Amino acid sequence: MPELPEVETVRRVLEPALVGARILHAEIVDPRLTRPFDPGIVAAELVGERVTAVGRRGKYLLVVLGPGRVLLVHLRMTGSFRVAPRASLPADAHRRALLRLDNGLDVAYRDLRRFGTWELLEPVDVEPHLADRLGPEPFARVVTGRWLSDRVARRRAPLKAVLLDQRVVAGLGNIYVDEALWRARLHPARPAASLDAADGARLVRAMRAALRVGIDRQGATLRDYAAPDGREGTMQDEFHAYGRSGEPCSRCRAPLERTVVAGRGTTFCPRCQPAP
DNA sequence: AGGTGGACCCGAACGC
DNA sequence: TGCGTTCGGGTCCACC
Repeated sequence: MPELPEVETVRRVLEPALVGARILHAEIVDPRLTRPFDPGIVAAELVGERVTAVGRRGKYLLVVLGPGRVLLVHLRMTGSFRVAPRASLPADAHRRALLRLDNGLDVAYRDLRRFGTWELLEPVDVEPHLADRLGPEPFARVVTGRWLSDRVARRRAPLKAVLLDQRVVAGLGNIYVDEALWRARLHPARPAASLDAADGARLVRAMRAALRVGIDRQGATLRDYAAPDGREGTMQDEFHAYGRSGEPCSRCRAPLERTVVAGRGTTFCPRCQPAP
C-alpha cells in the first residue's frame, strides 16, 4: 500500500523520465480513474502538455504541466506506474491509462483494485484542494512535539485514528503508523488528547525515523508494489510491528499482539506500548 | 462537531 | 478439489 515512502520512491523514479517531456498521446482506459469527468476529455487535455515537475504532497503525486495545471494522482491501495521505452511494455489486464512521451518513453498506470484517482486541476485550484485534505508534511519544521500534542489536544479518538487522519499530518498509513507508534512506545488506542509534549516529541521523532527508513529502502513491497522502474522495495524486512503479530518484539522479546483500532488491523507490543 | 462505520474494489486467504 | 465467504486498505460520505 503506497504511503509516503512508497509515493516518494515513485516520484523519484518518475521525475527524470517525465520532466521536460511532452505528452504525445494519452489513453485513459478506466473511466473510474477520472470520475466524474469524462476520461476522453481529460486525456485530450493532457495531450500536447509538457511536464515541468513531478512533486509529492502526502500520498499525492503532482505531475505539474506547462501552464501550471497539475495532474493530481492518488495511488490509493494498488495504483502503480511503469516507465519503459515505447511499445516495450507487455499487455496488462489491469492497465488503466497510458501516456506516450516525446522522449521515447511510455508511462503506464495500472491499478488492480481501481481505487486510484487522476484529477486534472487548474493552477488556482491546486493549493486549496490540497489544503482542504492535508496537514503539514511530517518533515516540515512546524511539526514539533509541542505542535502535535497541541494539535490533538481536543481529540478523544485513538492516537492511531488521529495519525491516519491526513489533515493532522500528511502521508502516514496503516504500516507507518504502527511502526511509528512502536518506535515511540505509545499504545495505538490511547486517546490522542492524552499526549503531552514529551510524548509528542517522541512520536514526531519516531514517525520521521520510520518514514526515513522506508524512503531509504525504497518502500515496502508486500504484494505487488514496485517503483516505475520495476524495482521492489525492501522496507518489509525492516518492520518492527506491522504484520508481525505473534512474533517477538525486537526490543523486549514479548510476543506482539494484534487488535483492531479505528477499524484497522493493528500490531503492537503489549509490554513496550502499555495500554492506557 | 467530532467520531464511527459503510461503500468503493477485487485478489488472496480462509473455511467447509 | 471446489466452492463460497471474509478480509484489507485510503478516502469520502452518511449518520450518530
